[in-house]
Amino acid sequence: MLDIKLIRENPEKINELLKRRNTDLSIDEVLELDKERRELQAKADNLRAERKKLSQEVGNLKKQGIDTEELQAKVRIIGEETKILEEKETEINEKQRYFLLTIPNAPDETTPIGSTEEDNVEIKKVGEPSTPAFPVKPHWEIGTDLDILDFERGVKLSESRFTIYKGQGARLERAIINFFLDLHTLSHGYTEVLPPFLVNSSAMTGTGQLPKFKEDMYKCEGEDLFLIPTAEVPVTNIYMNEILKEEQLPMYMAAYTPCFRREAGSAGKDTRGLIRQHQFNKVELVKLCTPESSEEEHEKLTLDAEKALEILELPYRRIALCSGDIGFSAKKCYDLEVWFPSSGGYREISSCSNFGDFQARRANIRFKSNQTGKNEFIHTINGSGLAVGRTFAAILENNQQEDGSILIPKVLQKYFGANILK
RNA sequence: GGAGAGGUGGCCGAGUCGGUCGAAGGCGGCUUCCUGCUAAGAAGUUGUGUGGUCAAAAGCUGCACCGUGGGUUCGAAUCCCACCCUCUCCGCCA
Repeated sequence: MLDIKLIRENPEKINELLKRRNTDLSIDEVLELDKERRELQAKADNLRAERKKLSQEVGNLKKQGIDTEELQAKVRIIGEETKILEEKETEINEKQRYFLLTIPNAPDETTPIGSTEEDNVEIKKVGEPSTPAFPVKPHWEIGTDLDILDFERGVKLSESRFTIYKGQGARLERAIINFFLDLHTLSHGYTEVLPPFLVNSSAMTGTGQLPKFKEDMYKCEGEDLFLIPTAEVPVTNIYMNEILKEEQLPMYMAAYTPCFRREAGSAGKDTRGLIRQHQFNKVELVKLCTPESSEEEHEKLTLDAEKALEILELPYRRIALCSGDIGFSAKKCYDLEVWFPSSGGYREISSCSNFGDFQARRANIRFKSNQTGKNEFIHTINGSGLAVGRTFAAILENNQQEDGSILIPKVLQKYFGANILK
């Protein structure tokens, strides 16, 4: 959520930044609403003040035994007027809040300006894409041939985009999860968190999934509970409605969770394999920090995610998403993309975003600044460290041998219990 | 799920028959004073949000906030209703 005061004071600036998202939304309407809101509040405040004063007088007079019928009648009328104004006030407040909740974050000045993914900027490329001498198979063929993935029966249990991992496949998935968690907690200083996988609408609103993206999520019937689309939601919202001490920051948290996404609007895309599932595993990195440090913390978090790819020896590149391609809540975002030999291209495996105070304002997470003594909104950052299913797929494809077996990356061997999967 | 108890400021805890209560008291925090240091002591101060004033900050000032949302009333932390949460007991259960 953008700061209404900031919008009020720098409307041109905010409008200009939002335009970079390649949408035609304007803040003019919210500005007008804000003006109306403040006028209404002033009126209602005055009426309330008068009612308060007069009803106190009623009390005083009654104590003295003086008849107050007339005065009471007068206050009753003021009360009725107040009630009407208060109803309007509530309505306009809710309207403004809803409006603000549907406006995306303003892109950072350093976010490249552009409209589509074509305009994203490659920052670096690490590792050489492998060029096997034999014909490479896509991971779904490898997985089926090795009998470690069962796509057809997954569909039987649920629907399309649900898959069963079995035998060594299930074990490899688990090995990857454990490696990621150990890497980030033991080497990068993150605290492991195992949060609820179902969260309420407040949490979903805090990180920006609600109110705009309802259709992307699974909801429990008759209850205010949603399956999390990412650990970002429960973990970022842990400190919802709290005021932290500056000494508690920065806070680093790493969480493994399954993620559930309806993928509405992705029909026909990535229909084969593990790339786009309704349920997938992910280890997420979340940071809460001060405004001054968020830029640096974002860079560091991205490096932490890259480290995982480097240790697994998977070729990848980092791209900076352009203003038209960054997510709703982000002001700056790097994507990490891993090499897939079967398609001869890079696919997203991590998305590392800086949200500034956008989520903190929604979730009302603040800290008491030692410098000013005031309560300020924190900054939030998160990134996948990494998506587990896509890592699984990338290992299958990049490490496949001519005989159909898979070389297990060195670092995973102790977790997996073997150096080859066949 | 059933029965009972309860939800007040950073924490503990008062709030009488509804009336000047943003809320006594204590603890903690901060500031100052005092005592070789420390400890102890004295005084003062100490919530959040949103408006107004101001170039801005400070200051001053209005309004709101006693789990959440409604209601009754001239007036609600106090009364009524619904919901949420916590605790105890019972039931169920990994």
